[in-house]
Amino acid sequence: MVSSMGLARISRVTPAQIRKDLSYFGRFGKQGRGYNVGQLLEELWRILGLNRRWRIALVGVGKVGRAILEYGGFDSQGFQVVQAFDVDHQIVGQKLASVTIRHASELEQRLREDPVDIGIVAVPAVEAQAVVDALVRCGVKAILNYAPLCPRRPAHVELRQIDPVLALQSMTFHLKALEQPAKRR
Amino acid sequence: MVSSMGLARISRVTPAQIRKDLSYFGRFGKQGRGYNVGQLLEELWRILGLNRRWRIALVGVGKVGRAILEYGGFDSQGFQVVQAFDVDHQIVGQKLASVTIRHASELEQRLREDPVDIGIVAVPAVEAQAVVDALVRCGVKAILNYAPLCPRRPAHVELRQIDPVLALQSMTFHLKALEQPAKRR
DNA sequence: GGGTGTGAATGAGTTCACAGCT
DNA sequence: AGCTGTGAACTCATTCACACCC
Repeated sequence: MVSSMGLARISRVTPAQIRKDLSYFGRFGKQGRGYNVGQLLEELWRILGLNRRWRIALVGVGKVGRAILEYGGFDSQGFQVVQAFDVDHQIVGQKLASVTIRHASELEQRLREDPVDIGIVAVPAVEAQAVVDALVRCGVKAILNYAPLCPRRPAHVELRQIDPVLALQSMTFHLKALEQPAKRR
Repeated sequence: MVSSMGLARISRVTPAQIRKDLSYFGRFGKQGRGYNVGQLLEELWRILGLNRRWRIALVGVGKVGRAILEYGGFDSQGFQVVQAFDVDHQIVGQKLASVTIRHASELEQRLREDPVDIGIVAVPAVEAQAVVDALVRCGVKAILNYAPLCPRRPAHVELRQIDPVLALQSMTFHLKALEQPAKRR
């Protein structure tokens, strides 16, 4: 068993926040006792949709795309790359991590025959919007985008960005502040 | 010239938000005219601390670390990797992108001799906390972390996470919601 | 007229605090 | 006694709306 206070210490949020958030989805605790760890974990997995496997299509098998295909960490967490596309004829036809790379021109046809839940975009910035549009047309509901721009998409399509340069740029403001003499806590 | 309305359309926020945010740092606009694009850009660069170069130390030169070293996108944005460390004797001594890889045991000494502003952590999860602690001891003020955990650090040290699996996991909740019949807008 | 900068109004999200269950 | 779940209070952020300037 664990109390909201216990969870709060671990996750560095307030106990009230823990209780409020959990109460949004149900009543998982017992007064006077706290939460059953195993039961809570299972409920959270279910709520977050992590108790099943998700099918992914990768577009762009350059440096980043190849790293994604060869990285074992997705599969073990229930995320399975089942299709991969690129425009480079040199690599089309190659098989990486049990996925055969197809030419991007086949993308829409193949995704209609064999739909996926999530698209990963690892193409140059100039191509990214067109790829996102194509994925959306094929019914993809979530996109993980490595291209350094924020593509337009319908409101119901979830988007997450992976952009290390932007992450660095978002820190320099605070670094600059530290250099000034009047440093506050 | 561009108005807050124009900026709002491009960036998909409200005009009021644009004006409020900019007013926090100064008065960059002219009534009836809007903002001078060039001048505004320069002010924002300065405010964000992007008008100078930042020195970076990379820890962990595995797959991810190597990709970072070989990626040209950092340098062109003013982020220069000037030191790199790993524990693997096979790669210590190698020179990648004009940076010689040093053994991790030399990290603290070398960072004190030749300080950096930012640390990039690309080591396995179990090592990450120790690396972050070492970087903090050397006066690093910002950390970009690729390890899949949230390391503890002093409040004044900025931290950004790059975690594709977490990004995927944070989308599945919404995907699951879409599957249910009662779909709202 | 057109558009900024800003106090006031509104809204979203967090914290408080306590009734009630174990 | 101990701790959850939750309405009420509060805090912080966003939006409104308008005086003022170009």
